[in-house]
Amino acid sequence: MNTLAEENYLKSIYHLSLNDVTVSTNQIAAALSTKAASVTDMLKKLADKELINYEKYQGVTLTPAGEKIALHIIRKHRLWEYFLVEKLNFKWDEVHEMAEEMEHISSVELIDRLDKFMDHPKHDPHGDPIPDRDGNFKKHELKPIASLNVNESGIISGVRDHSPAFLQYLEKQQLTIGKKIAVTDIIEYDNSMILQVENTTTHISREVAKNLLIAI
Amino acid sequence: MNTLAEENYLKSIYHLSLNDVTVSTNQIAAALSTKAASVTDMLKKLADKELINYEKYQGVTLTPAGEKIALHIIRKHRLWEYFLVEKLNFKWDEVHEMAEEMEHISSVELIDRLDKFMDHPKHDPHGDPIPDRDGNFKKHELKPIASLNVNESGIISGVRDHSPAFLQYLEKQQLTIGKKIAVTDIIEYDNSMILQVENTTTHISREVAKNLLIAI
DNA sequence: ATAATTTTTTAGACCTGTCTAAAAAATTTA
DNA sequence: TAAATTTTTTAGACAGGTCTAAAAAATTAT
Repeated sequence: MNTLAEENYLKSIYHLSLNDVTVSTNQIAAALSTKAASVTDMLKKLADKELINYEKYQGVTLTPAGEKIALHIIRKHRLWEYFLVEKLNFKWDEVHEMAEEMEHISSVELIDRLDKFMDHPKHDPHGDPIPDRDGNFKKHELKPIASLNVNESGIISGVRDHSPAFLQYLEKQQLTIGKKIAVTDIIEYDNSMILQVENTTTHISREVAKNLLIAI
Repeated sequence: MNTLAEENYLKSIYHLSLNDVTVSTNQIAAALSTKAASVTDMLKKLADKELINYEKYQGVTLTPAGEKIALHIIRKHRLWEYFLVEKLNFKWDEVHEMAEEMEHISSVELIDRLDKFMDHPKHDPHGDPIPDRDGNFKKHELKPIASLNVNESGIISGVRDHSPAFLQYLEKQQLTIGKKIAVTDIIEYDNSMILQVENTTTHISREVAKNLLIAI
């Protein structure tokens, strides 16, 4: 088994790899709120274990073994988030920190039974896909509402910003996963957008429109 | 918050305190599969935090603050065990190791909601009482079946040995929590006992009779 | 293409929790 | 009650993971 620190490094590297093929020491340090020197030390250990490909000064990528571990942790994180929201009635902005701890519970049998108990959910409360026990998931293609033109519409299916503040704002505006939205107008001055959400009309900033995703 | 090691020490000291008022360094070392020297080091740290009363060579007791933490961890352990058995259909001999990890999840709100989700269970799958959020529980008085005479009876309400091997044996003999048993005979030669359990008759050794508990 | 800046690595240190070996205290035995 | 044994503590070391300060490499700017 791997240590808690190793698991967190692998998970961070996986997430950062979605934006950049290769991940830098500083990116990891920022993601984990640690220092570059500490990251270098850990990268050597992960490379020794053949969980990452690491060449001095060249950044890192996950090996297949490292990616498998990362996806297993992400599976656990998202299943526990789903559990917290669907079974214990937490709000979608409250569950991240708890799941950060729960994702390190090691039993594979436990997580498979939890998955079954909840009827094999495909997405967590924020719309992120839940990998199956082999690490497979179909990455639903999403695009920001900001990319829509007037009169175009879509189903809210994910968020780019997972911060409690953003999630609470969306909740208050009824902009939650599964809702159908249509763009009724775009204000030229600041590129803010007027949306039709079910029976109500909402005005969102460009910033929000960039971080709120719909299925393609 | 306390470290994982600190939590495990406090929990062990609590459990050992049920048998002896004062707990020795060696007892703790044995319970945690560690060495006496390591225990001494940790006892100093726990004493500095005023979680235990510690005088060199005199053994330790928990302070009220230490006991509160220990009971909170035990509450979490037993609630998670109940969850694993009642919701995820694990057997009572399979849940201890998983709960050992889950008991360290820190959120108090989580555990209160879990408690509510399961309708505030009073005992875990082995019959041990679940403390409430303030650490209170009524310790049901139990006695071993070995203390019964012929023709006396009782309801199985707990076990003294929590090992998977013992629990599996009990399961196979239908000697599970809640079952009513009556002593029909005691074999003088080895003090083994013949029990009536619902419609069947079972023969148990003295050893088993000492570790299987009924409500007084 | 050289200088300035940024990023990354190395070196050395510290903290937590563990260990072994040896010393000190307590307990048991004779 | 003195000797033998057991228990506990101290001393010193080590591994994991982190840090700061300084050196080395890479990148950017002039």
